[in-house]
Amino acid sequence: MRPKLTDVAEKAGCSPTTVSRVINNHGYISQKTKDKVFAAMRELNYQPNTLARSLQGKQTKMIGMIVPNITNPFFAELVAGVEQTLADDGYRLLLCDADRDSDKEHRYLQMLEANQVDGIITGSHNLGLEEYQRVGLPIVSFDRDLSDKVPIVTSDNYHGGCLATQALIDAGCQDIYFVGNPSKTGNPTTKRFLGYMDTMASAGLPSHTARSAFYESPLAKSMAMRELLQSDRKLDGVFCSDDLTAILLLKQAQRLGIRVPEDLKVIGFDGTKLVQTYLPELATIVQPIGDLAALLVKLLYERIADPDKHLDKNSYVMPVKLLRNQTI
Amino acid sequence: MRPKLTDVAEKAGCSPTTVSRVINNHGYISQKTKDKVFAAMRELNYQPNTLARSLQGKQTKMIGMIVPNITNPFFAELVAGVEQTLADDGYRLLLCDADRDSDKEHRYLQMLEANQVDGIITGSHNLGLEEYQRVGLPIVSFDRDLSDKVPIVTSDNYHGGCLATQALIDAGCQDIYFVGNPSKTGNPTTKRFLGYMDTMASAGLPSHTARSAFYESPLAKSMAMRELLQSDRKLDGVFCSDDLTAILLLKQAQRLGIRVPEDLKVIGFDGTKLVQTYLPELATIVQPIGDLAALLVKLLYERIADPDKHLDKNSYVMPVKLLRNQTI
DNA sequence: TTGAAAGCGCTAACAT
DNA sequence: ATGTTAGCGCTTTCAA
Repeated sequence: MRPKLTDVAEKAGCSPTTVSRVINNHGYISQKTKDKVFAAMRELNYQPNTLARSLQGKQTKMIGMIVPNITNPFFAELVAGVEQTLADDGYRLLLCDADRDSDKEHRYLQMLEANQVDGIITGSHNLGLEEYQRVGLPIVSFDRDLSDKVPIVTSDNYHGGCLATQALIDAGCQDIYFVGNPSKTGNPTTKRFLGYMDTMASAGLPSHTARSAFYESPLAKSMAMRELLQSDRKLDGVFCSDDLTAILLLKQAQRLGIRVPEDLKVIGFDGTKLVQTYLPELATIVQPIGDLAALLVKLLYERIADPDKHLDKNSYVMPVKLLRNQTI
Repeated sequence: MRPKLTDVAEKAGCSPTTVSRVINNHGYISQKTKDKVFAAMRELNYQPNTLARSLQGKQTKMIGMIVPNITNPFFAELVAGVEQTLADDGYRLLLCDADRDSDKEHRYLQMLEANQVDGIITGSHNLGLEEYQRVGLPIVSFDRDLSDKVPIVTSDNYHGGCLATQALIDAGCQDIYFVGNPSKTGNPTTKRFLGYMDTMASAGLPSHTARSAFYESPLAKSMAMRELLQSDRKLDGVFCSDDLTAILLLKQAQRLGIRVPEDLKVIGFDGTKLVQTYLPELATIVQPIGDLAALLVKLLYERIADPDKHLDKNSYVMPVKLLRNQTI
């Protein structure tokens, strides 16, 4: 049987209260008893039971994080960043892979509530605002506006879209396509798309979108891109809404014998360490994933410390960086 | 304030016990009271407090998973698989990214214990057996022998090594290198290496290893591989201990104008969905990640159900598959 | 500086 | 079929 507080008290020859005080470093205790208690704790290999502790209304030191898909390198790196920050502060991470499934996301939210997590970071957005409001927990959102009560952290997607497009224009492209799915309102891609549109307009260039079926499987995406490249439409530059899509495009171009960057210039978006390392030639817009993670956590801590504090600022937009590379 | 059991009881006009019984569907209760209780629960939007529940010695329905690095697509996919299986059974996943840091892994183990998780899946192996034994929790291990008390799940790394090597031989290679770090005993790479060695010996071919600095950064790896390719050593085939390493090798080969597969054939190991999708030309040995995840969870459930049950089998080796592709 | 007692929200005997 | 009571392991008044 695991030793408990009373066992330590008995061994140290004092009351449970005293042991509790020592553990929490709370109130006045003589150095002598402190030592005795620590000795007893060590001897019994005592570990406080977090459950019992949290039951008193204390924090559980657990944070729930909901992501659409941990298998996507971007979210893997975001989770890694969050996890690392949390671990440093003694928090644990409950990972929820919502898998683009709103039912699952809904169940997760319930679970997290039942589990009494101290707060939630959500990067998945299948659910409406109401669901999140109903949960009376501190929440911080990544990339999506939930309400003015919920801080939102995001990269500067609009500016990223501008940067990417301008980079293609500067490289001499005339017929530039946007590849992605800008239609679903409220998602970050839309902002990237707007940046593209505005930049094209400023340059006096016509904009083109290849949006078909981009929420579909990579295979479907590949097919769509192949068609795009094979069609008789003129195009010499493509801004992909994310790096993975860009990789598929590069692959299709290669198969069709289209030279990059001579015949076609390509730029992506996200700039994960993984892609930067294993596909270093891809030009992209780099999101500051580590900073995003750190900020998400920091804001959540603030919400936890004071859930009702007025937010002087509800939206945090982090700067992105253009990474010039060979595909451009 | 969140409603509690007694609130529901009051509203339903019955005792807390009855409510508890309804929730847990335990013992005999009339349909009438059941209905009343459910109505009250709904009305108050009642959510049982898992903490209080678990304090009675019930399960926490939380599983801890320790991985070396979630940023590695292999582990991302393994975690995704585990998470999915667990979620289906109402379990939550506490993710621990040990980051090749044995101190951190040690702290994690303590945390998981303090958090009273029902069990642990560990895929990270910085820690010795003792640490894991000390924790009195059901444990299942991925890829590493901890003790005969701990079930271990792994892919057939040895056979994978044989398959990969044989594939290179069949493709006509004579001078085949193994690239990876086989020295650290007990890690899966060693088995892959052994498969390579044995297969080479059987074919009467001499074996070569490029093992320098493979626990280092991708950049260091790249440098090492560049040197290997530039040296005057003859080589026409390389078996990389994992896909990511293979990608680096391919990149260096490309830069040096070495044609793959004409001048050099390459095969990797792991076969994540990510790499299969975004680098479909890479030949590799595919680990059945989904099956591995499912088995890990299944075995853990068994351990949880009966921690002391004799293990008629302690080691589970899952079959791997050769994926023939253009790099070979 | 320390201890006794009550209670966090729930469940599990033991009654009835 | 339902209620009473005690207690999970800890913290927190309140008292000494």
